Amino acid sequence: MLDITFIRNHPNKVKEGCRKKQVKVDIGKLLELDKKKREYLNKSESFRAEQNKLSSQPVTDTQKLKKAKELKLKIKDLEKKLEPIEKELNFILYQIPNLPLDDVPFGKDEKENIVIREWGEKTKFDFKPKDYLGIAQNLDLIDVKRAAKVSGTRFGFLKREAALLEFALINLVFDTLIPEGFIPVIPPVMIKPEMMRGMGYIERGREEVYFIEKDNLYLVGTSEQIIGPMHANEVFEGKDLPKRYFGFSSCFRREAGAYGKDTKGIFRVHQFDKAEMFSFCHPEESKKEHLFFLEMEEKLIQRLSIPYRVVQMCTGDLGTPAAAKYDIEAWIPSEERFRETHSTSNCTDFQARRLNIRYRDLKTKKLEFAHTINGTAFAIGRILIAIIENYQQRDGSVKIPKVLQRYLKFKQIGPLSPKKGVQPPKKYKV
RNA sequence: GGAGAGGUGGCUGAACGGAAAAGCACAGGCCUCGAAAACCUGAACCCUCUUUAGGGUCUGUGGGUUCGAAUCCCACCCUCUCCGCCA
Repeated sequence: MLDITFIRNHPNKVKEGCRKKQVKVDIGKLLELDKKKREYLNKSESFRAEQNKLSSQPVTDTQKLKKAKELKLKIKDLEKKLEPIEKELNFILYQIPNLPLDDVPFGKDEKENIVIREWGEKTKFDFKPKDYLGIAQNLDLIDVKRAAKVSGTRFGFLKREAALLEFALINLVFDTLIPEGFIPVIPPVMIKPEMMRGMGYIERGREEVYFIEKDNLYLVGTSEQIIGPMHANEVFEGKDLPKRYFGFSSCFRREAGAYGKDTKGIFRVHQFDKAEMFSFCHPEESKKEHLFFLEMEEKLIQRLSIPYRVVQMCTGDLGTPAAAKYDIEAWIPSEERFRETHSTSNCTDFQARRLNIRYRDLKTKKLEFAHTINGTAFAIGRILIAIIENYQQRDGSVKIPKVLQRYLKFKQIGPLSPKKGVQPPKKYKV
């Protein structure tokens, strides 16, 4: 949510921001309502002042009593008129996305995102690399057929070494982020509507989230959505910022707008596990913290030695709560292109304002809204894809990235004998 | 699911139909060579374009009763304790 005073004072900046984000909001209407609201508010407040004065002592005089009763009705009448105005005003206010930071490049959609750097050399093979799904199915690591049987499309079973790899990856996250002051958290995955709304994912993302009607709870699409609200209505001491967490949880997405997109395999599924970084920080530090998050993401993927590129999102591809956003895209050899594995956003005070998350400033001693930053550590499905693709061997086996070997009892998945066909590993057979 | 207790500022906590005590922490002032202590003032949100100044709102949320509600009534949310069920 934006500050109404800011909108009042800088309507053109807000309009410009909405335009850049390709979001249509009637700011003129909002300001009109705001003006009307203040008019009514002033009237009702002066009546109320009168009433307070009158009622500051017991009223026995019949004349005064009559007057007081009149005031009561007048106030009630004005408040009745105020109600729909405020309702509409709030509705519009909640539709306004966070404004992009000044240094975010302008662009309509993902086509205008900017590649800011590439890391590593694209993996070379002396054979034609296969796609991850074929390899994984041969090794019995991913089972989408049975998942379809029991749950429908866009689900998958991770099995055997793939299941073990998930925990190895999480261990790598622990070892990388805990020294940086991140507090590990395993959060609930169900969340109250007002909290979900506070994070800015309802207005323009309602179709994307699962809702459990019977219990009035949403399923989180990422643990960001629940770590933010964890500190709702709280005040941080200035010295405690930045407060860094990383959450590990299952994530649930309806993928309602993605018909026909990435339908194969586990690249885009309704449920996956993810380790997510989250930080509450000082407004002046948020740009720095955002870059720090990007640095952590790069560190994590570099440790896996997977080639990637960093993409800066243009204004049109930011999403509602973000003011700036970077993605990391890993090299996927079989597709000969980069695909998104990580994303980090600076949401400035947009979420904090909605959720009333403040801090006491060390210098001014005033209460101010904190800034929130989020970023992927590892999204399991996608990073598994990147590992399998980049570490595949001619014989259909998959090597384990060196950094993960210390968490596992194997260095390779497979190998397969080309004559005998696929040999699923026996060691972990259930 | 059943029974009981409770939700008040940054924190602790009183008032239980008539201006939201008090303490702690914090800030400014005063004092001082400087500080501490004591004392005074302030402290959330909104409005009056800004200041001065004034007004309004805020006792979990939303309604109701009343001239007046933290206080009484209704609904809902949440927390704690006990019982039941349970991985």
